[in-house]
Amino acid sequence: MTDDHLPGDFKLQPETMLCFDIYATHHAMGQIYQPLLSELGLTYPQYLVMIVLWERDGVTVSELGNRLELASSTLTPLIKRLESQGLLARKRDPKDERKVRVTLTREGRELKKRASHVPVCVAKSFGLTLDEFKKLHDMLGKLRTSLKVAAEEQAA
Amino acid sequence: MTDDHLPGDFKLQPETMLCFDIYATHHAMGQIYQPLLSELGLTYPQYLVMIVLWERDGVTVSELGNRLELASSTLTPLIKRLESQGLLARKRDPKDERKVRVTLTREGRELKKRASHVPVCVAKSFGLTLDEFKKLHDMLGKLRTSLKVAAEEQAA
DNA sequence: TGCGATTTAATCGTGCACGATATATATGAT
DNA sequence: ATCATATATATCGTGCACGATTAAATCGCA
Repeated sequence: MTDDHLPGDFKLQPETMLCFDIYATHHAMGQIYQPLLSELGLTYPQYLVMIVLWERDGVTVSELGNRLELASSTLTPLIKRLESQGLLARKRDPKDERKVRVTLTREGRELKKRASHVPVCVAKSFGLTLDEFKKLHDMLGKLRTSLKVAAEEQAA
Repeated sequence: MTDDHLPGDFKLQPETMLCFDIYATHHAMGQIYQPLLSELGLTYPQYLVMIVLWERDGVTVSELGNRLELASSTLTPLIKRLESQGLLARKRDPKDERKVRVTLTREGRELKKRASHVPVCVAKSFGLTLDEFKKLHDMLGKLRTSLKVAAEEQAA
């Protein structure tokens, strides 16, 4: 009765767990982003929302949710905080009053320039070659797809 | 003025960002663990603490913090919740009254058996071959090391 | 046309996670 | 022995993140 999903000599410890790699890398990433983004008055999830808006303004809350894989219970207060900072405006779509469209203010658009160094700084911190970067991106994409499929199956 | 850290055609969008891979994979992992662990009355960080204790009982809060890369401001309330569930006990080390040693109760030790299926279920959800698993583990370890070094340099 | 089902946001409660700070204990240099 | 320093844990405030629920608008179809 062999199991081809875990090494035969698998020891249950944080250091051997792939999920802990993800978990701890997520935290380490936060340590890199935090000082860069705090200069701009942003948190990392707020930065992600701004990135989406810089590329495509006027999206709805649910479009943001699909893009960032976040629920409205996370996004609504987050977007309100960005609104109170004057970076964006929220208004109901007149065509469909259920939807809330999020649009950048002038200040929000201008922040894009001030944030342009961030991706470069972060990429340098990775210490990966371009090949490693792409390989890791691919593997994590594949892993994420598998996890979502498995989550669907669990639900049924 | 080439930059060897980002692809030349890099577009700033969540889908192209390695940090977003980590971020979103972290969430997807949570979706897999949550139903498995809620049967045991645990959250994922609580599960990590239990894993450390199952392997080595009586560790201090700061040892847990080093192992899981978490601060006391996160661990103290988390451990107190586990204590109130009757899974562990907290007591000051008589040799050094600053330290708090965390020890399993009988109930905490017995939970280990009831949790033994979790790693297997999770590993299956990954949908990775053993080689991919190891490769990803290695690359994330390397990435994490780079990020920590970079965080050190930022501090200076 | 009208009414049940679906979609879209928002709200609420719980639990991480961090930075800044506080407090108590221990250590070390003089 | 004393006092500055370092260490270990705890506390506080802010902001994610999720599940469960609610409420309003829209859609679909009998």
